[in-house]
Amino acid sequence: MSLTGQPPAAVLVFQTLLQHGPLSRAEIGRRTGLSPGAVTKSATPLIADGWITEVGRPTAERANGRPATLVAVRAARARFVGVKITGDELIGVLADLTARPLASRRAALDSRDVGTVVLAIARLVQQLRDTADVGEADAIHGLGVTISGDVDGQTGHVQYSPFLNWRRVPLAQLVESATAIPTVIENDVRALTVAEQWFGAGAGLSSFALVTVGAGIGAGLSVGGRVISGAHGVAGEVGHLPVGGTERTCTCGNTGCVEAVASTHAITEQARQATGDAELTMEEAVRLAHAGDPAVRGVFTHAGHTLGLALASVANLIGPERIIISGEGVASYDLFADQIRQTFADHAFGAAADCDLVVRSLPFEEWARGGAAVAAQRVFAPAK
Amino acid sequence: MSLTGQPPAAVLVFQTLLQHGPLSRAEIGRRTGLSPGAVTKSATPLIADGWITEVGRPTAERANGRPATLVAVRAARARFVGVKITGDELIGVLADLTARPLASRRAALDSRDVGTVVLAIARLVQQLRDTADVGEADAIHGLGVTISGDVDGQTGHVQYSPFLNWRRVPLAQLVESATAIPTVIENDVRALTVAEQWFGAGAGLSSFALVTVGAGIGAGLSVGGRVISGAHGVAGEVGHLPVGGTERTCTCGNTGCVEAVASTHAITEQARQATGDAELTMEEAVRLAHAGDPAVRGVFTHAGHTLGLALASVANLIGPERIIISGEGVASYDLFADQIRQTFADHAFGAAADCDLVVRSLPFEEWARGGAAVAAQRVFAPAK
DNA sequence: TGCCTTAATTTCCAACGGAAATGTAAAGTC
DNA sequence: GACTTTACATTTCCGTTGGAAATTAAGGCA
Repeated sequence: MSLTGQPPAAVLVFQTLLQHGPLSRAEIGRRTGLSPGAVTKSATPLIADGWITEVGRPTAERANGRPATLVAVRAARARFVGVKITGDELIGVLADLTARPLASRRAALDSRDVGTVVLAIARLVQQLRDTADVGEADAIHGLGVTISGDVDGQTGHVQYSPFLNWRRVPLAQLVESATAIPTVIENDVRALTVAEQWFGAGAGLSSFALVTVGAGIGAGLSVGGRVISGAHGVAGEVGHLPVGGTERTCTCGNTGCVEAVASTHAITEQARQATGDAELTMEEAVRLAHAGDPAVRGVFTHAGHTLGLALASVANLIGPERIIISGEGVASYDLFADQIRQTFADHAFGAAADCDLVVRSLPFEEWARGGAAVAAQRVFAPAK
Repeated sequence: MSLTGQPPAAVLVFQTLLQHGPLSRAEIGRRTGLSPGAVTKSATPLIADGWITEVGRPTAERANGRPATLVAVRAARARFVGVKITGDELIGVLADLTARPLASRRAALDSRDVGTVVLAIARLVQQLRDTADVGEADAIHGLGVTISGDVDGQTGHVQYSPFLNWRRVPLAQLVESATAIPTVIENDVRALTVAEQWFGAGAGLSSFALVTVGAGIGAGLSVGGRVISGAHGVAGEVGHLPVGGTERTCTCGNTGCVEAVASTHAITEQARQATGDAELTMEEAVRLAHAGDPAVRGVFTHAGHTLGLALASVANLIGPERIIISGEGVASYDLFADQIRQTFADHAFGAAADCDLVVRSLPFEEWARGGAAVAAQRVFAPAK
């Protein structure tokens, strides 16, 4: 029912196809270092089990020799559900083996009680399951639930969730009981990072950071093909890097946190102070800034500067190949893009400045997709 | 001549013994997950080749059963030379397989010309070789040269060394020609981190950071048993984290760098400003601070605060199990220890504050030892 | 049609490591 | 003191894995 039990070479072949799309067997051998014979031997049972399939010939005609046959992952072979829990709603997606969304659905949460949330998850999963109940892949192979906070994926416990005020909740087990689907849980940012690592802007990179800017500011760090978890479950806390000066106080009690300057909430609040309008919304602030209001523009510039410092910190410490910037805040990205890049270029040390900065708008459905990716990982990346 | 060619299980057995001292075969099996039979089979040729040896019985008497036989790495099996290049001298050590120093020696550098330095290295190596030329291990198995700056260990090139003003120097090849010893080069901080990872305060940890405070401020990061190199060769640049406010300008041109506040040079300069004594030395500043001079104490406190912010940044991003603080600055560590810990505790987010802070005075000989460790790695950690 | 080239498969085989039986060396027991 | 128990260590046997190399396949080209 999964790749577990397949020899390492077969897993390698499958992962290579996942990350690098259709390839010929010969090309797989070159990329993985496996001998041609080993590739054929690994691929045969994978094809027999429907995990991969032949998909024709390469388009680019080459001069001579026997033409290659491309093989690719058969995405329909397995389906997964990913669910992201926020403070007031659930976002769920039904996705295939490559975490491509097939359907998505939201559900409001009227209570943050554990039992209620678990039931709501079970209902949402059932609805998604009904949405597309055709074809061979009848069953859902796995469910990945993601949530912000301190999550221990090994034991399946949510150690602490600030938004829901949960502590030591054995969520994986509870959801698995309620849905009868093998369930994994993971921190939401790490799950999103896993999705990008396998199927997104991080595929094939030796290291990258995924920074999310929104109500909170966080990051997932992928180094050498693994997403860093932190020895104590905490890592990638970009939002609490102390680079922001002493003017504003963060929810964590400190001054200087990036989050205290550049989160959507912080920007709104500063725009209110700048304009004197205590009712100003984020949207209005964006409009004012676009219209050229110098005070509001200054707020965005300052936020951009602080984010630039945070990204430079990441680059100086980790030296990632790429930093992906995403989040709700990206909607108004044009307002601080220049400042981010300028400050980043100034403060990234030496060759760390060669780090590639890309922007990707990742809506909440993408976050739920992260859950599906984590669940799918159980199939193709056994026992790490 | 090395462990290359040995099966993976043998390498694993050897590495386990390197990191965790004498163990019984049964215990090795438990720790590595190998079957008892595999451990015996791996250990036999290692013993025959003199890499490991039986060292008697465990002291703690257990109730019953056949007593275990401990095996341990035979450190004398191979010898390495490590050399650290600074702006004005070479520090060299002769070390055994566990990077334990057998002899050490320094040599002044009167020129920073590449050819001159290479010759000086060759002379230093020859002197160390003569120092202890007895016993079976006649030859030096490897040489590790370390230097601060951008070093590409793969190609053996020093891409850029600020202190020596070198660019794209194929140092490994030059030194290897001059000494006829297999040579590897590595960034000095990363080499020190490798030494700590295998033989020091980082042995067996899932992740740790080694922060060095001195003329410069840097760090090596070890995650999952690998020292992070950065996609562009830059990583661990703690010294240029922008957490230090806007008062002082760094050599890199920016304000806010940790190095601009907390390097020995920066502390001396600030102490001079504080006292009005333009000739004040670091030693005098330390003395004044110990005597209670409030202005000078303030300088140390501020430096400690800035270092604390830097360590908190490392903890928030990586979440290491431990942070090792070292460097010349550690001599006066008592002056800012409290402030470092206080600021770290304040700004480390959530469980990141559980990170263990330890102080280790690592003199320059230890840095040279790092070179030996990197060279030794070639023997016991093949082809990563 | 034969030849060349590259892809893919097949065959053969060495080695790696697990399972389990066997051997070994102590303590405990009556 | 013989016997049992216990845990360490070794040996034997065997399934699996993946590489080497020979073989087959499928096209272009002269």
